[in-house]
Formats: sequence, structure tokens, C-alpha cells
Amino acid sequence: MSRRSYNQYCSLARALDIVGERWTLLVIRELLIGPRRYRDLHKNLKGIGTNLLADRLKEMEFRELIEKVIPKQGNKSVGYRLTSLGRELEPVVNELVRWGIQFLGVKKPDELNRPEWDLVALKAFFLPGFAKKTRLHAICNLESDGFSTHMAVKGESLTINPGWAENPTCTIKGNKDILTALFSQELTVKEAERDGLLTIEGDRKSADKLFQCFLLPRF
Amino acid sequence: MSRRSYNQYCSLARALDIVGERWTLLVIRELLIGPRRYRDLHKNLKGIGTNLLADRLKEMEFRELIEKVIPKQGNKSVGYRLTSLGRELEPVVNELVRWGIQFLGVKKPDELNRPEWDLVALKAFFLPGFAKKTRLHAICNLESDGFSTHMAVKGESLTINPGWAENPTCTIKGNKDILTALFSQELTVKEAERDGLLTIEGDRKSADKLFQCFLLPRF
DNA sequence: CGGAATCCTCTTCGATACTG
DNA sequence: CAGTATCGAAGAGGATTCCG
Repeated sequence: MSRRSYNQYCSLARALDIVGERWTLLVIRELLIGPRRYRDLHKNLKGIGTNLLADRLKEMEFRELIEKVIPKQGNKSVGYRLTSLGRELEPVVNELVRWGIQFLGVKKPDELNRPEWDLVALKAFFLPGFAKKTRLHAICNLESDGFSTHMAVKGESLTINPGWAENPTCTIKGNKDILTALFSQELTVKEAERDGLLTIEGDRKSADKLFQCFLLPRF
Repeated sequence: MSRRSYNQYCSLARALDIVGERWTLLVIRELLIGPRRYRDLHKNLKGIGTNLLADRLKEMEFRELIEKVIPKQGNKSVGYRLTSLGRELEPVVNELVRWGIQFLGVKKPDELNRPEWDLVALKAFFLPGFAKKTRLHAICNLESDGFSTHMAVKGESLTINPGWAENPTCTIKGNKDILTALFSQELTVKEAERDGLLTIEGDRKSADKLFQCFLLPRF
């Protein structure tokens, strides 16, 4: 566990001493999605190299950004999850996402893309003020290109978790392009439904409001 | 000019492909203070190595984060300044500052510290809402430990520039510890003045409001 | 003299093979 | 499965040299 430092008495340099090394913030991104096992991280962070991942995890655990999840009885796999200190990096990730999205462009053939990453990015464009104002209080299941998730909005807060919720306010199905258009206010639910590009079960009004609680930019 | 990429179709990874390499965000920090020449950057970023700095500058210029400043007649020195795209990284820097300040601690003897860095950090703790509410509209000169600067507050905006302003609303002098205590609301102007730790010329009320427009945390 | 390019050494990265 | 060990390649950092 090496320690290369900028040796500057400066908050920015301090932050970068801790999270500025290669891969570190991408590990944080993975764990913002949820706890992950070593092999999941290694699989989703293609190119990291097993020794480097081990080094980073050790370093991040030492810094108390992450912690090992004690495996439940019968499950031998060790997992990693964010500590509260690590979770406090979410605003940093969000700002980087907001800045970086303008360079996203079209996906190159050799680039990886996981649906979870889209959700991490989407969260950065949530409008808490708007959500509060509309008094949306809902749990919405989303399915897109075979990937399902659910989003819970209450007051100013948004939580996104993998898989289905049990008693959703509504269930929304559509491909990624359509959902992107909806989250970026380029398309309305009405239009998408009319064209048969979107299906909504349950409370249509909540679904409509949900999309309006985001403002995903397009470039 | 190398290009190592995470090869992920993800806004965060894109951002990190551009500004995630060693030194890049510290160069941004330097240029957030104001335009700088090559030698200034090299002097203030101790340890960077002349080739690496040249590489980074070229890379950042190529990415249009920075641009060369055409030297004025009679001045041969080329300078660098942020483009608007580069300036858009200020929120990212601010978030990193807000997160990193908890690790700042006490200055180690071998650590560098430039007063400009403190100002970059301070900006991250400006309360625009409060500034607007108090209707503070002032230009305040600040002098601390031989370093002088001026801060202009108007509406929700704050600008900090080096050197004196010509017709300041007020002029504030005190050492760094005192100013830190004032900006973190641990001390009031009244108390500091009474103890002879602070001198204010000009509009006392604006000075008082100015400090209240910040909330620097202490750890 | 300031702004780099070159050179050289050392560290880190990344891929693969290996181990408890 | 969760890491270690190893090793060539790439990047970082310092000194020196070159160029305008």
C-alpha cells in the first residue's frame, strides 16, 4: 500500500491524495450502486488488473471509504460496501458526471456500458426541488432492455435500487432511447405511449411526474 | 500526448479520462486563481517535472480546457488561462474541496501552502443564498500575513482576485487563524476587534456581513 | 531567460500465472 | 473465489540540455 502524495496543505490536494488515483472513483461508482464482491468489481472494471484492485480496496478500506461486508451464514463471499465517508463522495461523483456527460457522445463499439452506470448518471440530474414541489410520493418499477430497477421518490429524496419493488405505484417499460428522451424532456409520456414506445401499468400520473423530476441534458 | 482511457461509456469515466490524471485538477486549481505562466505553474506545483507539466498543458489545451494567452506587446511570456469549459470544472473542484477539507488537519512541516489555495477552498464554502438575502454589495480588501486580495460580493455572486481593489467598501486585516475563525463563524468581528486581532477600515457592517456569507467547517 | 524537449531512473500499471 | 506473485510496458519525476 503505497502512498504518493502531492504534499500540499490544500483541501483539493488532500482529496486527490485519497481519491485521485486511477480507478478509485470508479470503484466508488460501483459501490454507489450497491455492495459488491471482489469478482463483481473485477468483472465490471475491465482492465483494472487483479493486484491493482486488491491494492485499491485495501487502501480504501484503510482510509475508511469502504468496509468489508461480513458474509451471512452459508455465504462465503466477502463483499465491500461504502462507509458513510465513502458515500459522502456522491456529490463529487455527481459533479463529475454533470461535467462529463457533454463528452459522452455515441458509444464506440469497444466501449463497455452497464445499465447501472446510466442510473448513477441519471441521479446526478435529479431535481429535488421539483420533486418536492410536485409532492410525488411513489415507487416506480422500470424495465429497459431486459434490465429492471425501481426508483423511490419521496419529498426531495430519490433512491434507486436494482430489481423490482413489490407494490409499485407504477411500472414503466420502454427501451433505453425512449427513457432517455423522457428523462431529458424531449418527449412526453403521452407521446411515447401513443407511439407504442412505452407501456405504463399502475398510476400513469406518477410516471409522468417521475420523468419530470429529471433534466438529463443532451449533446 | 498519450491517451489512456477507461473505455467505458459512462459520464464519470469520460470525465476521469479527461481530468482524472495526475496533476490535471491541480493545474485547474492554479488557473482558477487566474492566468498563469509556465514557470509559475512549475514553481507552484512542486514535484510535477517539466516534461509532465508540458504534456498536461498540451493535453488540456487540446481538450480545450485551457488556452494560451497571447502575450501583450513588450511581454514575451506566454500564459495559460481557463476556457469556459475549463471554468465549468469549478463545481467539481468545489465538491472535492468540501469533501477533502475534513482531512486537512494541521500542516505538516514539509507541506507546501499558498494563500491562493486557501481562497480557492474558501470559495467552496460561500453561501450564495445568504449573500443574496443580506443584499451585501461590497468590495472588500483583505490582508493576511502579508498577502492581499479583494473579494467582491454582489447578489449571489462572489469573485476573489489578487491584490487591492481601488475603492473598497472596507479593508480587513488580520492573521490567517483569525480570518479562518471568522469565516467559520467561531468568532465575531466584534470579538476579534475588541481583542485587537482584527482591524477594519471603511464600512464595518459590510465586513461583518462578508464573514457571515461563508461557513467554513472546522475539524 | 523562460518554455519546453531529451534523457534517465524509478514507480505504477496491467496482464497473466499462480496459491490458500 | 479472493486474492499474491511476477514481469514487461507505460507513466512519473528529476536533471540537464536545447531553442527562441
